[in-house]
Amino acid sequence: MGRRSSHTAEELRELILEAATSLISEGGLAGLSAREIARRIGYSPGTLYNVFENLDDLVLTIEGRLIDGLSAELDKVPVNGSSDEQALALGRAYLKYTSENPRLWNLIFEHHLPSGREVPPWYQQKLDVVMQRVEDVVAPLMPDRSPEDVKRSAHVLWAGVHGITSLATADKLAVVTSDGAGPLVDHMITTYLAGLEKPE
Amino acid sequence: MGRRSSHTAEELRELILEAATSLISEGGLAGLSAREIARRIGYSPGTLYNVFENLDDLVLTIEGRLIDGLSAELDKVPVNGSSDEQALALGRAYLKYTSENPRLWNLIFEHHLPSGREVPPWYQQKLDVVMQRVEDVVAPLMPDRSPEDVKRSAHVLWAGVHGITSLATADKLAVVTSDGAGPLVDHMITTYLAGLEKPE
DNA sequence: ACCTGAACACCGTTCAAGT
DNA sequence: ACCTGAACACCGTTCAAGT
Repeated sequence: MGRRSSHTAEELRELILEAATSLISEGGLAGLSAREIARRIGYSPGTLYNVFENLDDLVLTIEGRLIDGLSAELDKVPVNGSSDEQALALGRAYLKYTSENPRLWNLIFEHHLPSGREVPPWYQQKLDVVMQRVEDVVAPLMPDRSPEDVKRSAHVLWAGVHGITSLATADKLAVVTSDGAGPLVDHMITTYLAGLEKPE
Repeated sequence: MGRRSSHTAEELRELILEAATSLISEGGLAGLSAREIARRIGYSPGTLYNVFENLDDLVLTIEGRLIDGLSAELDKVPVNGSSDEQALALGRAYLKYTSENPRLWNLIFEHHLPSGREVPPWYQQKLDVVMQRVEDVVAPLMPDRSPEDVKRSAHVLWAGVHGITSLATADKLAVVTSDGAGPLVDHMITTYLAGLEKPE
């Protein structure tokens, strides 16, 4: 395929990201290899290093796109229903998005930066956008609570949904089957919110 | 160090597992290498393959021990308090155990069996033991609910605690700081259980 | 300017040969 | 019986040399 300068810099970048994404979809992070990417796009291994600093940099770019994709899905959730309904819809959207390609989504938990290296600011920003969306939906459910309490509830709901999807796709802690995750997510959100509203 | 037959088969096995565990503690799954294990214990790489089928087999053995360790910690939780207190204590014990060596615990989520290979029965059994412990604590809290409902609640609580600890140690979805996980776990368990008890 | 491909320092795993 | 170490088929990354 690819020959010298037969692609623009941006095309080449996309080609690399597409090939890498396919490899991860097929075999997880362990299935990713710079040499195999190069083989698939018809360039030499060295070329990847003109475009990305290294594999970590490439993977982080893919992870950023995954977060963007989730953001986009969460933004599609209608804002007209009750807040409880919106919270449920958010949880379901998370489950749907991450279940479509579990190996890809799992990348975010399989891949670790070399110790010392921090997540770059552009990545943290994407994360903040998603969390803000959750907080915005949760906030109206707890009008007389502090912003710290709202943040805490958003985090707990987020962690709960993540926990269920994570256990549904884990090999080694698979206490939940993947087709059972949907009802669990609904139940967890509903019950937690009921507990929040309950007077003590 | 090690020279031909200077260790019994069992000693050699422990030596290998110890070295592997150290490597994972230091650098996660990515820090593990058969050759480096061999170097550290003073044997040749080939020796590992007399003791373990391959690295997956070795890693699975370590994962089994991690589950055993968690089981032991959960068994230490006193059975005299109220069920709510026991559920809280279980969640805290999980958090404490997994936070002591997050890289090691993370192994369970980083490591994936080659597609097609299933978790061996002895491993599944260990998992069942842990889950049973959680169900036993949750059951008295919902006396008029079906066994399916109890199982569901045990799974949701388990997933919730896992989700919080997971997000607290993830690089890429770290919405929770690790010192904040404790209060979140308490809050999640308390609020979920309150929601369960709430009449609709 | 862009890309190659050899080079370097690594892997996991196997297996004939040694003791 | 147990262990070695060479061999094979791989890695990520760099960088002089080519067009």
